[in-house]
Amino acid sequence: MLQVSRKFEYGLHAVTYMATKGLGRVVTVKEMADEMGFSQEFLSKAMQSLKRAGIATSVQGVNGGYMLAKAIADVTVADIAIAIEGRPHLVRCGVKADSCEIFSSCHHRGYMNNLQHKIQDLLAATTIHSLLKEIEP
Amino acid sequence: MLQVSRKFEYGLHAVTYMATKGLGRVVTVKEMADEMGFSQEFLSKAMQSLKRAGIATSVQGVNGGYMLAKAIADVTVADIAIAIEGRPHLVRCGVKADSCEIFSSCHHRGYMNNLQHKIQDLLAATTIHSLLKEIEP
DNA sequence: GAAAATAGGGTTAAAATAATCCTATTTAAC
DNA sequence: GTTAAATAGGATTATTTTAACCCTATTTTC
Repeated sequence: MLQVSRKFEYGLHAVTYMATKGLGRVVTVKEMADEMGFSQEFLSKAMQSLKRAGIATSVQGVNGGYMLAKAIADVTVADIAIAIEGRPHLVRCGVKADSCEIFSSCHHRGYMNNLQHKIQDLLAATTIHSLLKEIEP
Repeated sequence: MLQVSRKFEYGLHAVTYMATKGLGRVVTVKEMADEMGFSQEFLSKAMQSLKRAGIATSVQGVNGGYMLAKAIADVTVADIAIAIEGRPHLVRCGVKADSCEIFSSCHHRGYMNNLQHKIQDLLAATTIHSLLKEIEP
């Protein structure tokens, strides 16, 4: 219950990896996968998601790779989560209401939605910049 | 990502159901499963977890069933989550450290643990009493 | 043109979750 | 005392989700 997906972990690690390499530096999926022991292909999917979300840019071809598209003070953990997993839904009825027999009389949908927003706020409160600062002051 | 399990949903619904029936009233799994459209056997597992955690008590035999063991002001959503899912681990390395190749050099374990505690605090901040008050003031 | 990289669709494998099956035990009612 | 209704819980199966892998296309440098 309430565990982050591996794809999100890959994406977050990739972003902090790129951040430590500097904004200009182009890094390849292979380099990151080797360095961190991740599946190259699966990390590649995560990178594609980060690109679509505008968090990373890519260069194709030989010497190509990915780099950060923004300053790390402008990217939050929530941005990465949404890029990779889409908007979170703490409860099933947030995805498909018809999956629930008691939807109309449900007692805690409101509370759950509220909770979800609070969790989202927690994620949005941390930028990659502050995350890295926390680590090596 | 970050979705609550059905077993937890069952458990939380069961507790609010029992709460609305009053502290003394014994309710059967069958009654609750029928009422809410849940799998009787699976709800039964959730109830057993709630019992082990001291949130509910049970009476066996004919006319038996479950009832709340505590005042609803003394039971939080976190209590129910822990009863049913055990202590949460937002990241895999919180469960088994050897599942991660970069454990020793990991950049965000600290942050993740911290986040997990904050989420836990959010759950602990809502008692069943306050949850019900929120619903029908 | 070859090689190294991203892009992405599609399939398979593995893991986690949910449901079901089955048997035992308890207890009230008859 | 036998039966029926309930919890208790182990074991198995089914379903769903997640992760990994396969394969082909495209881009770009050398």
